[in-house]
Amino acid sequence: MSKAQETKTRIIEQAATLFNQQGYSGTSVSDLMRATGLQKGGIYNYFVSKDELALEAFDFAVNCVQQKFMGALKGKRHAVDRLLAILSVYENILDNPPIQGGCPILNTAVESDDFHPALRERSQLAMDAWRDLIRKIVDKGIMRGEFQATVNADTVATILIATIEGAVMLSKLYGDVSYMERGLKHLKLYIQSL
Amino acid sequence: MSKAQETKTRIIEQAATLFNQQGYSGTSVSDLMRATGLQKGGIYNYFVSKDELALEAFDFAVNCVQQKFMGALKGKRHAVDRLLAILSVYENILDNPPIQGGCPILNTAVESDDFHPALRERSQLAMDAWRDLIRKIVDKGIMRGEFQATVNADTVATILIATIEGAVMLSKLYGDVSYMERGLKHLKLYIQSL
DNA sequence: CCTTAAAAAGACTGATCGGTCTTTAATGTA
DNA sequence: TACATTAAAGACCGATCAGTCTTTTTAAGG
Repeated sequence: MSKAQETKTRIIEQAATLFNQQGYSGTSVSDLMRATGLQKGGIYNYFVSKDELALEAFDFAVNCVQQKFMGALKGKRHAVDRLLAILSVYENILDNPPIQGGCPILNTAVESDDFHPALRERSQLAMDAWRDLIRKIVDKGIMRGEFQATVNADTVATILIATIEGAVMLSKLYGDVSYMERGLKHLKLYIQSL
Repeated sequence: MSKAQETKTRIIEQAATLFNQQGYSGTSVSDLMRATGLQKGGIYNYFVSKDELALEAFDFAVNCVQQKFMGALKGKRHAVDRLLAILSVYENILDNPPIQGGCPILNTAVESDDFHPALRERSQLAMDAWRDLIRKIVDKGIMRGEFQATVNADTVATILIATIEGAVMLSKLYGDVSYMERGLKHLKLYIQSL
């Protein structure tokens, strides 16, 4: 990788962390300069605007989470195991997060939904991908007879994601993993009951 | 109420909406001036800083939600009914929200947890109150034999709040009540199973 | 090694930020 | 109605905002 590519990647990585922790509005270009050790020219050489950098940083952050999912799903073939694998990503989310500052999709959804259309659309797309992942697992599980035919894939996706995201928020707010543990325990039972 | 008190209340109300929609960092004093129709002097006559106004606005927003809870709980005496009453607040949250911009506790928790200690503390306190409300209902339900003695009040509070908040986020992100409906349906079954 | 192209620096811009303070207008009370 | 009080206006402040542009430095390729 060329020096330029390395620098651009480094900016995106560090911007992703900052944006995820402080939000888009809460992060200034000065913050980005401090974090990257670059001056204005160094940053604007790669991105035409803070906005563009924010979008690329969001994509990077989402990718980090998705990589974790892929790793956890590897080798898991049964639908139940695959759903449990998704939960496993959140087992020790506070100690070993894919990216600092909590779930980037949640953070961006909450910040952007009322006033930042571009970021909001990205959040929706990232959430679509997550929902699709779960729905496909469920539908395949139904096809293979692992789940009852009455199970609704959209519902399962909604329950898993909602509970996980809510638990992320709670554990983050209190700095206490208990909330995530309770949420995961509940979801495991839910998955077993399908 | 004196003119001054009216004005102060109006500022808080409109600030609460703005902060809840755009976040603390995303809302400028100019925004507040536009929303209230006041100039700087009119606002700073009542609040020493944007920060102080933000805290008062947050308290107001939380109070709006709590009022909704109180209204829904009125007359409900059985534990199951009381828990279902809490869910009922979110039945048509998109059409008739206690405050625009989604759940203020969620929004503030997500924005503040990494960098705004005062707001974060307020979020924690508001969340504590919500958790306590649910835990007390559950514990009373156990005492009266309405729930199994093995039920854990903390767990119930966590599951309800996490799922609700996650569903709020999803329905808000997509502008689609389906997600909330699925979450509530799931929680109703969960409550019946206690 | 030398040249050239690209990377990064950093001074600079106008706009906006949160906040102050003096002045003016409105209000409540005697 | 006259006066005292306070509400609100709005000019003003220094700092910071996102972004531009010229200059300097660095890296890549022949």
